[in-house]
Amino acid sequence: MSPEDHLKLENQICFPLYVTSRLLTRAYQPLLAELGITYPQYLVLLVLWEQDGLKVSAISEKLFLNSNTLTPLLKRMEQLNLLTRVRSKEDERQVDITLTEKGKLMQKSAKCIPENLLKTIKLPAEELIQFKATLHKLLTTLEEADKE
Amino acid sequence: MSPEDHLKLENQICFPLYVTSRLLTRAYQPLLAELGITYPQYLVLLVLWEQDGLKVSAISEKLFLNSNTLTPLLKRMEQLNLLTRVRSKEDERQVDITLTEKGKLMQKSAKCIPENLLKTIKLPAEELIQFKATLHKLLTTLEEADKE
DNA sequence: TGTTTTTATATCGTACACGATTTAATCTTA
DNA sequence: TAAGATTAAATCGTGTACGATATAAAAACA
Repeated sequence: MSPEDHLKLENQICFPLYVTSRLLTRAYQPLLAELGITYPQYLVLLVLWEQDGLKVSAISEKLFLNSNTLTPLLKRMEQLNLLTRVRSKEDERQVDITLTEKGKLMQKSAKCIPENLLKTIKLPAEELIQFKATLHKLLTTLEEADKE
Repeated sequence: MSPEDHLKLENQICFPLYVTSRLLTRAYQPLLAELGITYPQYLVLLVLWEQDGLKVSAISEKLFLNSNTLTPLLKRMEQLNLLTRVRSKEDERQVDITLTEKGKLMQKSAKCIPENLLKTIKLPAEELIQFKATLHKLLTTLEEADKE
């Protein structure tokens, strides 16, 4: 491929990834709208459903989002009564994020979402597994590159 | 997998896609900063380098972005003297987007970007091809789902 | 122990995304 | 051909992303 061809949209790797990610988020939208939350808010809930009572920094590491994004996001979720934000006693710099009853209960309503999305995706299981494997590899490589 | 497992972050398909897309955009950032543009602005340039003089609607279709995102984006690029926005003579509802000399010349400086990114990605060619194929399939499926 | 350095969040400013609505121009059709 | 429907952009409001900076608490250390 010539350098010019590399500059064509369809030959990019980033562009289809960018579009697909947005389209997939859109596919979640109607399901999340029923719960009254956004996609990033859903991600925070996924993290906390797995392990509640995390510090902001722990959520930050899992979602690859810094406090400049997370703080406002968590504040909005606090307004929605999904979680509480409390300064840690041991270290006043840290903030503990804990699910409220409403936040915990929402897991039940969300249980159908992943299966629902799998249907939308319509990929053979084998292909999906391979795809996720490469995606994970790519994520790890980019994570390393990002740290530098 | 149980419904609970489906709700774990690492088992999601959307989450790694969302993170990888963002990390990949970040990887572009230092290269684009030298040109003084953002990633979405780069995408608009990629489109126009392939075919100049498009209507807003044509760019919209290619990037899957509506006018509520595109209009401000194109206005900023107009401020940067990268392109011009002119109402079409035949149909006053439409706007023609045309590259300026500066916008055209930037293609030369951008030529090294895709190769540079390929190095960062560090994926075997075969795996990358397979990955792009699945990504494209996914994109098409989601595009259909989005239209409904 | 007082000062410097580091660390965890928060704040600020800019630029997307995107649902919803508006505006103006063109098309339809009675 | 005039009124209603459709279409292309633009506008508005809200919610992310993220670089840069600020703030306050804890750690390191002279």
